[in-house]
Amino acid sequence: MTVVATLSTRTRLIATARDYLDAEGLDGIGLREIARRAGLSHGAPLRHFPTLGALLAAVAAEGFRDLQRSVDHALVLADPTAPRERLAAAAYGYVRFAAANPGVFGLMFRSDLCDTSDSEYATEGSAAFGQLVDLVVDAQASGFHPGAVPAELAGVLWSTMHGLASLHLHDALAPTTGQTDLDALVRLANLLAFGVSTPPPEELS
Amino acid sequence: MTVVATLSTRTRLIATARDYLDAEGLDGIGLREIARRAGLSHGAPLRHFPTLGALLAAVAAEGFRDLQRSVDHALVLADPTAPRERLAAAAYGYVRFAAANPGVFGLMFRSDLCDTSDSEYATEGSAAFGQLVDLVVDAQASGFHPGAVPAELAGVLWSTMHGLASLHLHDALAPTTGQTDLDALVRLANLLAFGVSTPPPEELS
DNA sequence: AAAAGTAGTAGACAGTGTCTACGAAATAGT
DNA sequence: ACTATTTCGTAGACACTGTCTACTACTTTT
Repeated sequence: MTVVATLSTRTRLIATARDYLDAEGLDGIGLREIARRAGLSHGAPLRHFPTLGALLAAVAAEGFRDLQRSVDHALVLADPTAPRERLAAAAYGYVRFAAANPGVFGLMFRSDLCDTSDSEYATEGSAAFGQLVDLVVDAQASGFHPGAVPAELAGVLWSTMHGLASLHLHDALAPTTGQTDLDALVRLANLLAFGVSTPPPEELS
Repeated sequence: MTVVATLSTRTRLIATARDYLDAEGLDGIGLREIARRAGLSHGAPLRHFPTLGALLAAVAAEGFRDLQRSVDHALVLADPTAPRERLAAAAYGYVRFAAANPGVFGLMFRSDLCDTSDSEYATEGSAAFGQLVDLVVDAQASGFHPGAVPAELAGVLWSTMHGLASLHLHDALAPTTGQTDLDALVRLANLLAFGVSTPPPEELS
């Protein structure tokens, strides 16, 4: 076998698909287009994925991992002793990932494109949700709506972040002005939900 | 011309598309399929809409009108003197529309399917947002976050409802249990945002 | 060295959206 | 009333898609 540097075709296909999403969005994505960009014949991807949906599910699973990383990265900047501040920081991490990676983020929730029965896809999606549930449990232990069901509370918070990110990407927020200050909306959402007014972090990535 | 009852082909196409969405969801929707179900040849719809996206934008615009109606309907049951309760009622109206009409609701926010430059689509979408802004302004006048920008506040609340509805339709909420009590989540979201614990209304539709 | 399996190619098939030429039917103009 | 013209639906074509099936090299195993 080759010693180094030859990415397996399978991982190269995933990377190519991801590049396409970052460059063009998810509008014109397809099996033949990915194969073309990877320098392969149109049928080659089906040797590694049973269907287009399976390929995209693998890309989306990677997206869920990156999403968790983005949230983790936002958390290291937050006060570890203030659970509500940590939830607020996670919100920034979530929304910023969506804003920085609109293609993959859009793909991750398109069940008509991703094969949602893919086990890796399901695993990573649940892991991302579990990350949020853990934060919620910590916050509840310190007095934040201690009576609520953790998964329900996490679902509501996830929904707020997800709604902000989705509507922002669809330009559905502020239909009059056209320009949206996403950070300001997250800050307001955090104020509503947690009662804390945490300014947006300033790091890049 | 015929005296009555002959729906113009244009409106019949819209109705046919809507029927399809209600019956099959938006997965296999297409120009030829709609034409087939309307009993027309595959090219006929293009005599009335320049493109598939234009037809779907018309369907989505109708969906936005129905959404506003659903919110209005929820509002008549709410105490007209309690603006926060009214916001909570609007949340139920929004989410219940989405749950009852998953096809059209999904379509309304799919900019790759709808021609978002369609003027009717833009008008109805803004009108639905404006409906929420009005409620927010009333609530602010009675002391609910009076310092916030109304459109931003409305954006955050819209996002929460929208996120709940979207994630619910994608089965992304409660990935462990599989079954979600959507009303309970809306009630919890209202508690977080408005501090009111309004039980879900019980009427059908 | 022969056999078996892997991975890529190329062609076909049914399906899509959109374009074009064509025909029929209703309408408008004189 | 008889053209002329516009309206509306049909049918065929074109380029494209995802998936399936042979076929062909190249590896790996035995």
